[in-house]
Amino acid sequence: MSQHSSKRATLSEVAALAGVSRSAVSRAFTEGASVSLKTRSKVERAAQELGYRPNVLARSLTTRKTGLVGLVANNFHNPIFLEVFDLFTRQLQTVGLRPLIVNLTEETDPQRSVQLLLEYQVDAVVVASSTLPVGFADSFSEAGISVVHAFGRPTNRKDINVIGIDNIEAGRIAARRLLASGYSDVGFLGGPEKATSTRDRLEGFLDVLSDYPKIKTRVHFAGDYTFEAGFDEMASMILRGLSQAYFCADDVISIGAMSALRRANFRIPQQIGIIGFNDMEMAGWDNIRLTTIHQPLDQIIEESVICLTGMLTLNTRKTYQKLLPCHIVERDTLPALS
Amino acid sequence: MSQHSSKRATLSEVAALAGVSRSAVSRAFTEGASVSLKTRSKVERAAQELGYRPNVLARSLTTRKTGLVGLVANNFHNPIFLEVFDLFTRQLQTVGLRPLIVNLTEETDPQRSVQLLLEYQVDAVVVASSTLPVGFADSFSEAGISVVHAFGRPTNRKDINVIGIDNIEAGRIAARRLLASGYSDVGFLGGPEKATSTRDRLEGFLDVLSDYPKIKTRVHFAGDYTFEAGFDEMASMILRGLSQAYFCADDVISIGAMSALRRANFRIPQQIGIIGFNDMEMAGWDNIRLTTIHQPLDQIIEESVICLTGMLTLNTRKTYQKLLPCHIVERDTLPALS
DNA sequence: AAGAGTTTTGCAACCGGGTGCAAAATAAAA
DNA sequence: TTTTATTTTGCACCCGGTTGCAAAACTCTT
Repeated sequence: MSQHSSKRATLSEVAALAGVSRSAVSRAFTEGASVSLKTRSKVERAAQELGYRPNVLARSLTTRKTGLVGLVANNFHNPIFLEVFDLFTRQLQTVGLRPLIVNLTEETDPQRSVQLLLEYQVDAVVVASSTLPVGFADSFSEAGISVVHAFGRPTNRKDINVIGIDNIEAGRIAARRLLASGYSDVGFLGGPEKATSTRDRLEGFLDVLSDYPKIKTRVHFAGDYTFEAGFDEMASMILRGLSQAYFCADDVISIGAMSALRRANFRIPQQIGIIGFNDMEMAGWDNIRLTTIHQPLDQIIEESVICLTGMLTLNTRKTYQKLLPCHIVERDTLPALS
Repeated sequence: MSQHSSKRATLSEVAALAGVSRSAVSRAFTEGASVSLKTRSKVERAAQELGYRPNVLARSLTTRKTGLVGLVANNFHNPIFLEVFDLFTRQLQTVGLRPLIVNLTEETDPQRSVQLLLEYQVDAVVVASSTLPVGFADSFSEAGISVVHAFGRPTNRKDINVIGIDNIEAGRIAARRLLASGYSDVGFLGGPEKATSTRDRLEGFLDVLSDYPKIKTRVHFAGDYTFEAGFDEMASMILRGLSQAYFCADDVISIGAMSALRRANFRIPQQIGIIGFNDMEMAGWDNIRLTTIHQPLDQIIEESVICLTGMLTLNTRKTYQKLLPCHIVERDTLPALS
C-alpha cells in the first residue's frame, strides 16, 4: 500500500524503513548493481510503502547523464512540424530520453538557447530545422554538447552529425518531372531565400534545367514557409505573368499558391501545374491531392535518434552524415504521365 | 576571452581562479544575494574565462525548483496543436520555465508518465487535452504535483486548476447560429464520443434544439479529431441521408466532412451548411474559409501560464477554474446572415 | 582612534544519490 | 571443519551547487 504525502520520500528514508544502508537502496535501484535478493525485496517493499521514486536529477550529478535532450526548432507554423514533433517525442521516449523543447523565435537570442541547454546539462541536442543560419548547430558542439542536425545540410565539420535529405537531388527530381510533362516554361517558388533547403532545391532544379536552354525558367521566393507567403507571392506572380508549372519548395507554400491560382480562376493542373515538397499529411487530403516530393520523415527521425543513442552509449565520436533520397508522390496537381 | 573545454567548469574551479570561496561564487550567481561589487566582478571575470554556467540541476537539489514543467498532450495529429505548442513553449520560455514534453500514445502507460515527471522533479504539469479520460489530471495532483488542465472541463476537485472554454455554451452558440439561418433539419458531427469536449458541445447543442421540437436533429460521431475520421463519417452519412447543415465539433473534422461532401458534388453552403470548431489557422486559408467557432487559444494558454507561475511563486493553493467564452467567425461555409 | 552598526565573507553542513574500497557475510572447495 | 573464493554490505567521500551562522571587513559616528 503506497502512501503519498506532499513531500517526496528520499533514499535515506527508504533505507531507514528497510533497515539497510543508503548504498543498498541506491544499488537496488541501479541496473546491474550487486544486491542480494533479500535486500532488494526489503528495499522494494519499503520504497513501495513510501511511494519512493529516485530523483533523476540528483542521480545525474554523479552519473553525468540526465536523459534530457534539447530539441531546438524554429518553425511552429508549418504543419509538417507537428509530425516531426510527434515522431521525435515518441522515438526519444522509447529510448528513455526526454525532449526539452526550445522554440527559437525572432525575439529569443540563439546564443542564449545554447547556454540554457548547457545549464540543464542535456545529454545531446537535436536541431530540427532547415532554415537556421549555417553554423547554428556548431555552437552547441563548440560548447561541448553532442549535436545532430536533422533536416540539415552536410558540413565539413567533423563534429556535427547531419541526417537530412538530398535537397539538391530533390530539386533535380522536380525539374525532371516537369520536363517529363513537356512544359517549356517552368518556375521555382522557394521559401526564404537564405534557407539552405530552398537554396539547395533551387540549385538542383537549375542544374537540370541548365541543360535545356530552350526552356524558360523563372525563380521566385516566398518570404516564409507559410500559406500566406505562398499565396501572396503567387498573387503577385499572376499579375506579372505565369509559367506553365511550378516547383514549390514546400507543401504549405504550394497550397497557398494554388489557392491564389484558383481564386484567379486558373485550373490545376489543366492550366497550371504544381509540384510541392514534403508530402505532409495534409497533402494527401482529398480536397488537396497535391503532387509532391516525399521526404522520408520517419527515417530521418529514426536515424537521428539512432545516431543520438549511439553517441550517448558507445560514446563514439564517429561523425554521422547521411542524406536520404526523396521520391515523387503522384497525385492530382500535375497531369498524369502516360 | 572565454575558453571552452569539453569538460564543464564548476563552481569550485571558478572560486579557485577568482581567489574567493565557493559561497562567494554561488552568491554572485544568485539574484539578490549579498556580494560586494569587487567580489562579483572578480567572479564574473573568472567565470567568463572558464565559460562557466551554473548547473541548474544541482541547484535544484537545494532550491527545490527545477524550472521544468511537464507538458502532457495526446493529440499530435490535429494542426491546432502546433499552435498550442507554439504558444505554450513561448509563454513558458518567457517566464523562465522549460517544457518537458510527454507524448501520450496508446502504447504508453499514463501512470508511467506520472512517475516519469515525478522523477524529473517538474515544478508543475500542464495537461493540454480535451480528450483525456476524466481523472487523468488528478493523478498528478495526487502525486503532489501542481497541475493545470488546459482545455479541460471543470471538476469539483479543488486541487485541479482548469482553464478551458465553455463547451456547453459553444454548443448552444452553434445551434443558435444554425437556427438563425432557418434550417429545419440539422446535424451534429462530434469527435470521439467519450471526449468531454465533444460531449459538452453536444449537450449545449441539444439543449437549444430541445426547445424546437419541430426541427429534426441528428447526432453522429467521428472516431477521432482527424481529417479521415470526418471524411469517412460524412461519406457514410451521405449514403444514409443528410441534414441541411452540420455543426462539426472540430475544424479538421469539418474539413474532412466538407471534402466528402464536395466529392459527392454537394455545394457548400448552398446545399449543405457547415460550422466548425476551433478556428485554427488553416480555417482562414483562402481555399477553406470555414465558418467556425473561435476558441481563444492565446488567452487559454496565457492564463494557464499565469496560473502556473502564480502557484509556483506565491505558492498559493487557490484553485483556478476558468471557462473562457467563444465566438463565431463568419466565413463562407454557412449562408451569410442578412 | 575607538566604538557601534552594516555588509561581506568563509566555514561547514546539507540537498539526493552514486561508487571505490575494505570489511563482513556467504558459498564453495579442501 | 577449516580454508579459500565469491558475493554483499556499509563507510566515507564525491557530484555541483545553496545557505545559516558567526567571524571578518567595512562604514559611519562621536
